[in-house]
Amino acid sequence: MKYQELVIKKINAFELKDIFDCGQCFRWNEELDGSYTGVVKCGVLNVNCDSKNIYFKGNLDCDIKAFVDKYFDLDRDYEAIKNKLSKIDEYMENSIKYGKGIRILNQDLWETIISYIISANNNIPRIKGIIERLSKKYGTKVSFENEDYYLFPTPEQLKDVTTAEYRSLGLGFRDIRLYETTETINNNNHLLDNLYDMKTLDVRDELLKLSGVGPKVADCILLFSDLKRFDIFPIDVWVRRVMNDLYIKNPDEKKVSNKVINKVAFDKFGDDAGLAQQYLFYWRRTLN
DNA sequence: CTGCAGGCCGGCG
DNA sequence: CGCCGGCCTGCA
Repeated sequence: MKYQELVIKKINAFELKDIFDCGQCFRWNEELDGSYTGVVKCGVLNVNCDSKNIYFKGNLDCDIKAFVDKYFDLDRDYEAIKNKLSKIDEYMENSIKYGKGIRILNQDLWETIISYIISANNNIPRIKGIIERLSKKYGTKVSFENEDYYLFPTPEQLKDVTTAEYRSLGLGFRDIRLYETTETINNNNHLLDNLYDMKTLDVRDELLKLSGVGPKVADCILLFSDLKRFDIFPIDVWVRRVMNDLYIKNPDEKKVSNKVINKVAFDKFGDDAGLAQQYLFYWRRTLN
């Protein structure tokens, strides 16, 4: 681990609150100075912004520049996508205005799989708590600015953990899912590596074979991990709600199938459906 | 005390 | 296939 810093010029689609509070990640927290600190695969990172620059500093065992480029999806032209989506209708235009600083993070695949298995039928504060306890108990300690942080445990570090131990950390009925998926991944060394070069729908099929991974969790993994499948449109209760309210308008929301929602999303948003989902979700959820 | 939160799983028709 | 009940846990 090595202390590193990086400053880059401010870009338009980059607001800390939008990025870290739009619901895609669980390990970033706001500091008193308005910056955010997060634990990532290769260490601890802190990010701050002003009108001119974005400031990164961290204790990392990887190159900060290369990591930031990838993690924050800096190669993608969000302005172009926002302009395109804004023209679809005034709903998209408004939701984009609201979440103008959102970027889709490229998070570690293994961590994203386990985190979203934990997210099933759960709420965000509890999800974050479980992940913290899991990391503190089994992950590697990293110090940064006189504080201790814990990396997300590797598959190897979870190899011998029992369902009872998971239960004691508050996993509830997800204990067996975590146990089984960890076992599956530990028994197939290249299972995750092989996903990167596969076609999206084939990756989805593979993810669905994992214990605790259903359609919604699979889609979140595809979009929010470094698999970076940008056209995937995860449907949770909020997305269902906003899509029905705006476009489908079925008086009985429960009767709308995910298939219908997906088709509407694909027809309207095409390859940018994933980002469109984030704008709509963030907008609908925070404004309730 | 019930309801519910970013679903999944298994059994059934 | 699609539908439905049950499910750990913590907080309102």
